[in-house]
Amino acid sequence: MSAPKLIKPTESELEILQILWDKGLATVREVHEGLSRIKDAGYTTTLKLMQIMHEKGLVKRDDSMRTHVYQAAVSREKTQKHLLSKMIDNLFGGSPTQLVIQALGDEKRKASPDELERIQALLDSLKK
Amino acid sequence: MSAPKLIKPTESELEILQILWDKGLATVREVHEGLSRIKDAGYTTTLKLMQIMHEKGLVKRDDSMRTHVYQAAVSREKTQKHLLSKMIDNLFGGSPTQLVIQALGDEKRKASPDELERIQALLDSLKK
DNA sequence: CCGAATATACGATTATTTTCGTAAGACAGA
DNA sequence: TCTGTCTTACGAAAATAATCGTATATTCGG
Repeated sequence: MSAPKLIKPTESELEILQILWDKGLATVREVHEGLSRIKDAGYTTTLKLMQIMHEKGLVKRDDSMRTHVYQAAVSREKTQKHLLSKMIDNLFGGSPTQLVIQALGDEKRKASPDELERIQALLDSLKK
Repeated sequence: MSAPKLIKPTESELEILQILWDKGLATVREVHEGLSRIKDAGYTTTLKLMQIMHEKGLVKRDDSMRTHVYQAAVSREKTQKHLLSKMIDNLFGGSPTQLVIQALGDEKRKASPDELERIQALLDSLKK
């Protein structure tokens, strides 16, 4: 089993990955249109980014047809864990607890009772 | 009251901020020595970074003496909240709960029973 | 007073990321 | 078939980040 190479996607790459995670499969044009809703860049810019991501192994593609079809090659969850881990190191002195406390204390986005229950359940399982 | 400009510190800048947050006041040399424990770069590199951070307003300094004394100009908590918020948007679809769940589920850094209690306490207060 | 050590300033280089212009091939409709 | 549109490929510029070499000033021990 080969070492899972942990690449840190750049900001722009993350934006693209988000769209791919949502859609599953997507063409450059579809991704570009998704991006258009949050930023303003040319089509070839998106294309180039996706080509680079392909070189890096962040995305896979089916190029058997003229219009290539892309999909994420890294999982959303693994990427979340990876970047979270980096943030914990960089910003929370290595303590995930501190991060959790900050996130839970966010006044602007209160968690719903339902979500709190999910967290409680997880907490319970950790406590035993 | 002027709007607090939210600058996003770079990776290297965050490493320096962490040290400043810990020490409160520190000289370039002290920061550099702190950095040496985690990375390998020249003294003038650290100096330059801190000068740039000063220009950006990320740090304040007392340059009344030959050896300048720096301190963070942005608070740890505000910076944490700011970057956390970005990450929640960028990577967790706007749901802090998802982030919390991922962070708590981190196998590699288990929270101590004591920490779990702190989280539980916070959770209790949120639930009511 | 002299020299070594240490400080900041500053420019330049390197690396990385983001952006876009242009070319060339494929395709579809008139 | 011709023509306009859409596609990928490619190169390179522009923007940002990180690194370091060198110059110059200050301080201190002797």
